[in-house]
Amino acid sequence: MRAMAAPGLASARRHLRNKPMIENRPGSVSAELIAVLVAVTAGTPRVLTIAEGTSLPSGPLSPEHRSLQAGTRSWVERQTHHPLGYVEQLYTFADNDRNAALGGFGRAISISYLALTREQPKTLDGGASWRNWYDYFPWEDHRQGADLPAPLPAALRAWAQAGANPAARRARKQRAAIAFGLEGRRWNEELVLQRYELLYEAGLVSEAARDGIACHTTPAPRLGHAMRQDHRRILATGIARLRAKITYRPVVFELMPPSFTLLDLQRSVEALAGQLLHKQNFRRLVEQQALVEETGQMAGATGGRPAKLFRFRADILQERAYAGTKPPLPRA
Amino acid sequence: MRAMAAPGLASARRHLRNKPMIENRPGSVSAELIAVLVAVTAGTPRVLTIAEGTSLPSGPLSPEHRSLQAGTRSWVERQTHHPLGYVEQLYTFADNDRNAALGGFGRAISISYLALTREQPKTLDGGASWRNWYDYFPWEDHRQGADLPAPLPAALRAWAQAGANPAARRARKQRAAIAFGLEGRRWNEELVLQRYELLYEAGLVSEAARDGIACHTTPAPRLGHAMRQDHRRILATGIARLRAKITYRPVVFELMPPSFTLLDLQRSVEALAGQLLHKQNFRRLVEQQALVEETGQMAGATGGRPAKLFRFRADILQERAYAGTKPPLPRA
DNA sequence: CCAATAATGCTCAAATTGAGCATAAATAGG
DNA sequence: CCTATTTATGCTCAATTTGAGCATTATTGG
Repeated sequence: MRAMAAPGLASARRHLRNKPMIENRPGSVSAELIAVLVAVTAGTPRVLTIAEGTSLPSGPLSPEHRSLQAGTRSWVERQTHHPLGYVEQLYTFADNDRNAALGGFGRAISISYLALTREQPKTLDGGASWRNWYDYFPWEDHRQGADLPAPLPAALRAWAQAGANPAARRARKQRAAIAFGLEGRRWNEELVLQRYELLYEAGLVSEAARDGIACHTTPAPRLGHAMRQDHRRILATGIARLRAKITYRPVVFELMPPSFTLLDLQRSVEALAGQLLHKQNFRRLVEQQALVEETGQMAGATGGRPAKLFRFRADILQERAYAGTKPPLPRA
Repeated sequence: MRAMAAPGLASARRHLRNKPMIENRPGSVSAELIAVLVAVTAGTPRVLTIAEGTSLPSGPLSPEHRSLQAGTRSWVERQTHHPLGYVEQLYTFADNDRNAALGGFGRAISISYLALTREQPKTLDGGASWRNWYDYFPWEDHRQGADLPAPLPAALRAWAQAGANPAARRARKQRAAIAFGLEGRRWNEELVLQRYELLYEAGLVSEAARDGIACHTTPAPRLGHAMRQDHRRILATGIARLRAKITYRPVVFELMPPSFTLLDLQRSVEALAGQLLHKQNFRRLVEQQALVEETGQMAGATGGRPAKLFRFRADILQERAYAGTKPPLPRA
């Protein structure tokens, strides 16, 4: 049996629920850690996958880990053979769907983490690979033109029309418009999860078909590459978090090499955001925030006037990582 | 029993594909749900506690719950006898400290949630009570003057001076300055967790003494009321999240009665933020965002010119809850 | 030398923010 | 009734931030 952690707490709980806690041994569950490990290489945002790109890497929670974050950090580092700059908890899932998938053994809890790193060529074990995250979310890349993938607009309309009653139809239409920036609204790059969930509900991604959700377009579009279980949803959560984070905390730096040009930096931010930025304003922001300093060297010619190389200012970064900063600027 | 500690990617993949998951039962753990349940009553932000205010309410994760969030919602609703407007996951903890405290039964995972509601007088079971959250964080309330509690400034200096070497001392000094808005910096009301963690490390809260952390001030200040385990840290996480959230999402409304004056609304936001707002600007913002509409009625006299009563616009709220909004305005 | 590609410096208008002034409408106390 | 007090509410203004563009400079490849 389980020793009581805090007797006072237990009795209070008895007050609250009229049942002794000890009989209610908090459900024995199994726990795994799932990582969304991100790098940006050559202007492409990439995520580490296993199983031919159909799963995110995951590992069991083990008792020797000091904490969940330490556990994630340690097994990801062992697998990729280089240190993670940044690790942040994303979300904890424990739906009964998962439970069913486990054959009724017990509830499975998945604790997901976002981690940032730089891609290193040869360090991966077999089966693991870096994938362009837009393979999974083609509708999220607006760097070349803001057009949605072809079947989407019509499919969204069909979904909205399939609402049970006029109010539901209106609500669906509005929801699609907000999520996808339709009807004159502007695209909000942070709504990654909302968009994926909408597409799932509308039956427009393979996972929905797998889970028996209907689609009102024929042939049913199957947008983006699918993943097992709910890994694509977790990836969407990670992308959304990262897109939000770069606007107020200087996390891009975790993804950059030691020295880089301002355009390199801009391309990386654009890769993550899926949107182009106004070059001069981007520079103004970066310099005004004093996040970088010149190395004194110039970049090897890249087809135009040579650019200065910069590095991060460790002192400022530390401060900003702690207290936040100001956002960059969207634009086409 | 438990499977491997940190599988290589290849084996992780096997784990996911080739073997039935059931054999690889990732570490068996016990899971509990902890709630930070917040209400604002008469200009005071309150949190629901049990055990004489020393614990947050918590309940075991139970198999009948459809999801973690549904589980939290259902047991909190059963205890408080009224529906939660808003529930959001905060953080998942599983430190080995907890493990030890549980007598080695196995790792305990705590999944914490933030929930918003309105306080209702008579619905609590014995042992539970609403507490002013500033009882736990007196340094967080800047509504009357921006002065920190008396022993704080000197204690922070002492902590900084106790750094092992000049670099450490400088880093500590800067960290304290950022967290507490010293040396001409401005107070950032969202750094609730950072401040609590700093005070813990500096030995200035009772939990630190309990956990054997030294303090460099005598007599050691014991700022704010203590809580069991790491509940005060969880509460700090909840407050920080809520303070951040109100600046870009209209969650205050979950805390308000059906109709209210603009000053009521402002007082509630101020209670959460721990800072006073500029009245005219607050109104400008609220009205410009079209979050509320007049009910046509006036408030019962409160000592001055009668104020119009407002209610929320459900349509707008829904949209903003989904896509976000603009921030309000700090000021003294 | 010319075209193409980047880097970099500068300007400008619109929108947002922070702060204050002034007035109106009530109540409480004499 | 008059006055001080308290709140509501309308309006202005300057500083800053944001979004967008123009112009110039430095290279490379014909």
